[in-house]
Order: sequence, then structure tokens, then C-alpha cells
Amino acid sequence: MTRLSVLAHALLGMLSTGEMTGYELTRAFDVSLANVWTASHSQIYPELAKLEAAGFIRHTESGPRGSKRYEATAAGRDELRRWLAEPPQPQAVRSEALLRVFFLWMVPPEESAGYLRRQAALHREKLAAYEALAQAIGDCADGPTRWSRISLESGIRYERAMAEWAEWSVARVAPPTASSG
Amino acid sequence: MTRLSVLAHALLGMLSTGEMTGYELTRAFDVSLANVWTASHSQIYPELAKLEAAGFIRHTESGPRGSKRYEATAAGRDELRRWLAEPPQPQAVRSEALLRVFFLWMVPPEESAGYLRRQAALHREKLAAYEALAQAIGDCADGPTRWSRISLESGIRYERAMAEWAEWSVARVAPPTASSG
DNA sequence: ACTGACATGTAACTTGTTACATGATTCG
DNA sequence: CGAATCATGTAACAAGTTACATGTCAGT
Repeated sequence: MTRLSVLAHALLGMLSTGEMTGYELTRAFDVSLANVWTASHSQIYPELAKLEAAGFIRHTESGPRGSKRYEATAAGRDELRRWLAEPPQPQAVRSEALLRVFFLWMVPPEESAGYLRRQAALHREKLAAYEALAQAIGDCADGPTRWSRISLESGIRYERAMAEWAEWSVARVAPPTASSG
Repeated sequence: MTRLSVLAHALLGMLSTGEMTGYELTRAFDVSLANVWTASHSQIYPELAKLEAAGFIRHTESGPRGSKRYEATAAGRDELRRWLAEPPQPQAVRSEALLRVFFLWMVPPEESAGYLRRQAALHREKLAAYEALAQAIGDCADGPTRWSRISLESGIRYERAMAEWAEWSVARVAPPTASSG
């Protein structure tokens, strides 16, 4: 194994938090990790096999329906810490939504304003969901939960900034007329 | 051709703005589009060939060094407009930087604070660059430029929100002591 | 018996990265 | 004539998506 993928480190991180099955990991990517990284089961199972072969995780018991519980080994946790200490390199941006904005001059103003309004609505929706979640988990200051709260805060600020941007853009494209104000 | 990729639409969009060679498109992804979408020449040249075969672009003259200038056909511009009108679907999130934050409980507080400070610095740097660029292009209200200014604004607000988030996180992890304040 | 959630895997395909490979033109 | 930039391509690989495929267990 030349070098571990980001997904591999995500799995390693989850399995350092506690024992989990592939199925539970799959659900985690749909729920707690959804704000941060996504992966499907078809990617997860082969990656778990690779990580086990490389000695970074091991599977302990076998559960009821042929399920396997995995946990990180000492080598796995070391690799995770090494990865966490790597210098951050600026990441390539790829936003389909923003790319569309770049080419909105192609369509009439009503249509581009509509696009931006839909974007604003989507961001407002996500913002509300994140804020409700933050309210629900409260001001936790302990272990892993603390850090998931900090990640969530990033999502909150991101969605708020993007909602405000979309609303600002609408105003710039279709300024409120005297009659409408 | 089953369905066009996002990259294909990016190329179609650029070639609706004006004639360009593959080389010029490659540079555009490094400069004006860098905030929005990235692609390397090894992806661009084959994609141009596919778009031409599908009749969405055509190449006009051949330049000095075997260069080919492409432009969008009417069918290409129609396809671009169709794509712009597609209902936006929420996109999968994948942020390696944020994933690391999720697992920062693994390392000592000094190290996690250091990580967040580096993140803050990177975002502040990008923010400054974007703001300088915004200052340089000014308050343009015409055609494509107007929309690139709007895209840039998204980058500015994003970097600012993320810088502020990182700084907030540092304070949460390593609160200023009475002696340091 | 049937439905739904649990549970794991593989195959085919698309997208994106890194490295390889070549040649033309311009400037100093 | 040498280096930088212009200019276009291919090949091998890594990462991610969608669809296919199978079987278990709990509840009704």
C-alpha cells in the first residue's frame, strides 16, 4: 500500500473512536459525518479489507448476521496521528453550483434571480437543520463530541455565509424597484 | 454520449463566452475559474474532442503551433442553458480539512490549536488575495464580468467565514488565560 | 409468508491525478 | 543555441458512483 486515501483515514478515525461494523460506518457517513465527508458502502467494505491487510485495523468478534466489528490497532492510531500532523495544503475547489453562477449571464435576469433564490433557500434550510442539531447537542466540552460540535459550527457558518451571499446576489441582479419597496 | 460531465459544461460555458484554445482553457482553470472549478490539461483535451464529436463545439482556424481555436455551436449553447435550468440538488460534502478537525481529539491541545491556527492563516491569506482582486476589478455591472464578480464575492464570504470559524475554534480549544490576557 | 432493516460484498463505469511524451516558437 | 513558454496529446492509476447480487433476522 503506497499511501492511504482520505477515506482510509476517515475509517481509521472512526475506528479509533470505538469498535464499529462496516454497516455502522456506512450509516455514520450518512449522519454524523455527512457534513464533513461522504462515502458509500461499496467504497467502505473494500477499503476496510485493505486497512486490515495493512495491519491498521483488526476485526474482533463476528456478530449475528455475518457482521464484523472492526477496531483500530496501535499502528492505525499512529498513522492517524501522523496524518493529523501533516501540513495542510490548499485544496482544489470544485463547486458545480458556483460554476453555474459563472455562466448565468447566458440566461435572462428572471431566470438567474430564480436560480440564486433557490440557492439561498437551500442554504437557509441546511442552516436551520444544523442550528437545530447544535441546539440539541448543547455546549459539550468533552472528548470527540466537542470536536464534532466544532465541525458542526463550521457547517453553520458556511451555510449562513452562502445564504447571505445568495441573497446579496439576488439584490445585485434584480434590485428592488421603487414600486416594490 | 450518455450525459455531459460538469467539466464538459464548464468548457461549453467558456467557449460560449468566446473562442479559445485548449491551452487557454487550461490557463483559465488556473486563474479566473480557480475559485470555482479546477481541471488539468490532460482532462481538458480529451473532453474537447468528445464535445466536438457530439457537435457541441467546433474548431475554427488552426493557429501558429498546431493550436486549435474552439467555439460553442448553437447546440452547445442550448445544452448549456438546459444545464443552467436544471433544479439544483444538494451536493456531497468532502472536506479533508474538516475531517481532520473531526479527529483532533486524538492529539494534544497544543497540536490541535496549532492546526486550527494554520487553517485560519490559510483562509486569511486567500481572503486577502480575493479582496485585492475584487478591488482591482471594481464594480462592474456588464455581462460575464458581472457574474465573475458575484462568484468572487462567494469566495470572499467563504474565506472570511472559515477564517472566523477557525479563530473561534482556537479560542474554544485554548481559552486565553488570565495571565495571557 | 412477507416486508423491512441489517449486513456484506463485486462489477462496470466515470472522473480526476500524475507522469510520460513530443514538438513549435520566441526571447535573450 | 539554450531556456521558457506555447501547445497538444496519451497512459497508468486512484477515487468515487451506480447497479448488481446475496443472504440474515425481527416483527407483523
